[in-house]
Amino acid sequence: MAQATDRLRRYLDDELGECRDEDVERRLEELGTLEAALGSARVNAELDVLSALANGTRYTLVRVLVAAEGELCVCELNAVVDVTESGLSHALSALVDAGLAEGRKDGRWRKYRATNRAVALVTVLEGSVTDE
Amino acid sequence: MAQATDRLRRYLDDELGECRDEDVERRLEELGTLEAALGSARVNAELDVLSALANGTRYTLVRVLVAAEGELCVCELNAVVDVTESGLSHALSALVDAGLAEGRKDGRWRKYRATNRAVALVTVLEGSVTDE
DNA sequence: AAGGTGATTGAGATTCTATTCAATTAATAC
DNA sequence: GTATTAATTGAATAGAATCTCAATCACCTT
Repeated sequence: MAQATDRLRRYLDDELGECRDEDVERRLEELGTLEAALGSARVNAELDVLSALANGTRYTLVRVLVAAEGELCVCELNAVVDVTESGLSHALSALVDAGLAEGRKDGRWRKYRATNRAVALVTVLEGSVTDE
Repeated sequence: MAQATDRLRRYLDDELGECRDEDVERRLEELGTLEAALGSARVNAELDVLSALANGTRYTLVRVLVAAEGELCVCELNAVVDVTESGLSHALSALVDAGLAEGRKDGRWRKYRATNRAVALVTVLEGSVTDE
C-alpha cells in the first residue's frame, strides 16, 4: 500500500503541479468514498447475483424461464440444458438463492419461474450487449 | 436424454390427460424454440460480460469507475482494490475485453473509464438487488 | 542513450466452481 | 404398508479462474 501511495503522490504531483501530504490524503479519501458509496454488504449481494448468472447452465435456465413467461417443470427444464438431473437441481437451487427464480411444488412435480429481478437483468443484458 | 424424455412424457400425460408421441415432440420443439430464441452466439456474448463482472476485484473496479463518472488513473485504482499492480492490470484488461471499460494512454499514465454498458448494468443491479 | 517509473504480459501455484455419482427425501399409486 | 418416480442433497473430483512473481514493454527525463 505504501508503494502504491508513492505512485499516487507522483501522479497528483503531475496533475496538480505540486503535491503535499494533504493532497494525497484527500485523494485517497475521495477514492474511498467512491468505493464505499453503497457499502460492501450491498456489493456482495450484487456479486452473488452476478455469480449465479455467470454460468452457462444457469444463465440458459434463466433465459428460458424468462422467455417462457411462466412456470416450467423441472422435467421440462431438463430438456434444455445438458447436465444431469442432479446438476440441474443444483443450478436451480443456486438461482433461487440468488433471487433469480422461484420454485413451488405441484403434486409430484416441481415448477420454477423467473423472478422480476431475472427479467430485469436479462432485459438489460440483451439490450446492452446488442448495441455493440 | 432418452430418460429425460420419458419423464417429460409422463409429465405431459399428467398435464394433458393423455400423451402421444407427437405431444412430446411438440413440447420439445417449443422448449428448443425458447432456448434458441436469441442464438447461442448472443448468449455466449452475454455470458462473457457476466463472467467479467462476477468477480470481487473487477466488480469493485467497475463500481468505482461508474461512481467516478470519468477517468481514473491506474495508480488511483490501485488504492481501491486489494491486489498487486499486476493483478489490477489483468482485471482491467478483462473489463476492456468485455466492453465494460475503456483505457487510454495519457503520457506515462494510463486512465480508464466505465462504458455505457457498465453504467447500464450497474444501475440495474443496484435497483434490482435493492428491492429485495 | 541510459535510467527510472508506469503498466502490461505470461507462467505457474493455489483456490474456487461445476458437475457427477450415490444416497436420501417427498409424493403418488398399488 | 411397499414400490415407483420426481427431485434434492452431500461428497468427491475434474476443470477453470484468480492471483502473484518475474520479465518485459512504453514513455518520460536527463
